Amino acid sequence: MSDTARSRAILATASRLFAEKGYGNATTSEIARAAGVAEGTIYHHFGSKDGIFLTIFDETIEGYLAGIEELLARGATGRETLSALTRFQFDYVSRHSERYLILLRDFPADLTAGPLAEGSPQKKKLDRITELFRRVLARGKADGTLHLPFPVRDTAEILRGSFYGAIRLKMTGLIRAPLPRLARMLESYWMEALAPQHPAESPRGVPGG
Amino acid sequence: MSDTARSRAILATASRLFAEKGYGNATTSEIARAAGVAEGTIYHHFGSKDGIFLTIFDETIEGYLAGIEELLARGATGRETLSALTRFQFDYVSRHSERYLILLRDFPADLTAGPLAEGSPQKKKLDRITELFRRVLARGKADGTLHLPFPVRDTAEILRGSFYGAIRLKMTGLIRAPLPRLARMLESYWMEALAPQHPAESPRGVPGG
Amino acid sequence: MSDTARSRAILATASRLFAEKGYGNATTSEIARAAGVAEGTIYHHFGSKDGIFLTIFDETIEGYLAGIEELLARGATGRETLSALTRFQFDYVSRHSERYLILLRDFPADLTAGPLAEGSPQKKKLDRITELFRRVLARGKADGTLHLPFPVRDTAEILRGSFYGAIRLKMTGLIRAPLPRLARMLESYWMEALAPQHPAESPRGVPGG
Amino acid sequence: MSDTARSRAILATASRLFAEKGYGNATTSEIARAAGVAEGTIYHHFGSKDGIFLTIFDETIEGYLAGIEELLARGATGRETLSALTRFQFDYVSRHSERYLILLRDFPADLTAGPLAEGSPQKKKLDRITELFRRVLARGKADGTLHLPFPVRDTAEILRGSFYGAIRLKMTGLIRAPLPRLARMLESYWMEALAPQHPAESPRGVPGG
DNA sequence: GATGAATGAGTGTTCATTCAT
DNA sequence: TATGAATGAACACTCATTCAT
Repeated sequence: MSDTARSRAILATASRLFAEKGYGNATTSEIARAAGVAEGTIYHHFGSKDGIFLTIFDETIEGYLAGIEELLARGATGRETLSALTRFQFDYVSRHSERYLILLRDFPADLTAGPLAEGSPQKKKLDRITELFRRVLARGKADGTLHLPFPVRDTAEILRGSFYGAIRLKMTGLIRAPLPRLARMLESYWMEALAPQHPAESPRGVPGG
Repeated sequence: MSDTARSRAILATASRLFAEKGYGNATTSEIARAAGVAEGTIYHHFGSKDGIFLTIFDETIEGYLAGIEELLARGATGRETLSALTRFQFDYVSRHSERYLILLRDFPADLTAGPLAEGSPQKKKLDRITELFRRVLARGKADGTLHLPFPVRDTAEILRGSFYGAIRLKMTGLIRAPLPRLARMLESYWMEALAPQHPAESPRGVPGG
Repeated sequence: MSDTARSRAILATASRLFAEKGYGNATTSEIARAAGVAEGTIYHHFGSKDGIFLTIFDETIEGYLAGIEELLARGATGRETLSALTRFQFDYVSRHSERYLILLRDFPADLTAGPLAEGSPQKKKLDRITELFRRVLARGKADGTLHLPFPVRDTAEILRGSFYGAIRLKMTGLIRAPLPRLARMLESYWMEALAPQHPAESPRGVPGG
Repeated sequence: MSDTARSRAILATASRLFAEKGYGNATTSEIARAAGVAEGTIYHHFGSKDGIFLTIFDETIEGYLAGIEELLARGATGRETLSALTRFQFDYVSRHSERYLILLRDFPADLTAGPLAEGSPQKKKLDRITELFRRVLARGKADGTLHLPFPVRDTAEILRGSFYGAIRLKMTGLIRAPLPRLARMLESYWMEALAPQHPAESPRGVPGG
């Protein structure tokens, strides 16, 4: 429905302006001018300013979800998949940093409606992220390549939170280390944190708890 | 300077309204009415709407920084301090959830000025957080209670990011697990991730605690 | 660009209100209401309240400059052109007294921006007035119909100042004599002041008139 | 009544700020701060912001009127007095340029009340200026040193207008020639314009110069 | 579909003035 | 006298949205 050249131009321009100055500071008239369309055209294609944002949101999230699903489909061990997930996460952010920045920085603070309301399509997509993370961990638990002393779902939530937080702080300038290094470190620390114990070597060792 | 009864009332009311509806959706006239003062009084005390926000920001961050500094001053081992840091972090958030929510959700997306600009007082305070995290880890590295395969500063950044991300996702409703459980899990996983290596090979090693 | 019926209505209404109560005391909402448009429409067409003023300024000055240029184009002697200039000046003021009043009384005291800044379009137009006055005098000097004991440019400046001052005092109620009489007197006195010298030597010379 | 050290400080500070940024753009709180007094003190001494302006107005005008009266009291010829008047006018402006600027630029455009209303003390003082100009010219007419082909009062009005206009244009940057030159030129041209006729009877008479 | 002029409710902010102390 | 915290009525300006063409 929004796949004409015009709507692509609007999305591209809006992404750039949202990233540059923030969703709240970019005006629809500005977007229209920069995209070379009339202001009304935006409303024909997206219905509202939030509509543009949500379209960007959907496209960005969908590519992200699809990427993770593909990882899972490869059928590697849980540990390998977690490793791949980490690398994919940071790779995806790097490749779509403009759009990712918008989502991370301006959502949901600036949105008029409540796209985070229980049952909204956006909320469902965001919940699907946790679900996919959970599946990665569940596989590791099942095949013994990951050790989870806590419920899988809960662990998936903080795993996701640790990626999310590092990236958001990075994108708002509060973290110095470059993204690839963050990726490597997070991968390494999570591998360590979820490493299968050395039952053979120290059968009694029961850290955490 | 802003410690009259009136300015306290403005801060309390603004905190509540910002938390309820978001910084951008709370109006100064609304805050004034709810606080029982004239709108001009807000400007007499805080200069601008952003001024209110930044005052809340400063007070919240200062209590937070002071708490961490106190932890460090206790002189426990790095590992113990990291453990205490985790517990303090989530405890502080719980005790100041309203104000913490404002900071986490609405900053910096909604601010008109640039309080994250290099050199701004706000940026300095936020950078101080990472610095304190770094000191906790550095102590653990020095006393051998923590194993850091990566630079201390970089590790401090992702440690901070993991706390921040979990809490922000929790506060925006994307994480189900209750805060205390998040605290316990993060503590446990970080302890594991930074545990001194191969306790089996050095039988006296007694991780956790 | 601003030549729709709506923008003409805004200009006409604003001119009236500015003249009646002064630029600073006329509000944009009042202008909009009186012009029968929405307040936003003013900003659509003129960008700001100052923008209305500057449009009025430009239109008024342009007609004025064009009138003088036309006088010069007639190719009469300098003396005749000066005489015609005087009459044109007061005639123009009479015919556009409302707008002229606004310019004379409220400019530049009330303007927030600096339209008198060197290099601004307004400053250029105002400087062009002196330049045209200078050309009138220069012609008289060249053809011997005017005697100028001082530099032409400087004389043009006080010639202009004398018109300007008389009209401004008149419009602020500090001068009683009606405009036409001021015109006649200024013409006569300037003719006398710039009369070619030594009428005694050429007994037929009858300056003034 | 307003002759304490504090009220002098307020007047001096206000004069400076009014001259710098215009009456309308200088705030009472700013004046109070710069003068080192509380804002309320301004209202004790001057009753209102306009009150400050009017006090400056009165003091400036009074010195001006007194100067002209003194000129008249010297008992010189009308011609000599006119000459002295011109010199005094520009001299006074130079010596009080800050306060004169305020009056010339910001009055009456920015005043809330109507100090130009018929019967107001300000209007009376301003009318007195014309009256004194009239007396100078009347003396010249009586003693034969000035030739006035038009009513004395009317001539006084445009004489005053020519001074006023030149000075206002100068002070708003629309005239380049320095004040002293303007003084010399205006004196010379008016002398010429009002020169007694009969060039045939006194062939050597070369007024002006 | 595409346009862009028009809308108008809403916003943060200003500032001369007041008055209890 | 002097203070300065408090006031609150205005104000210029914004901008997502609509709709007649």
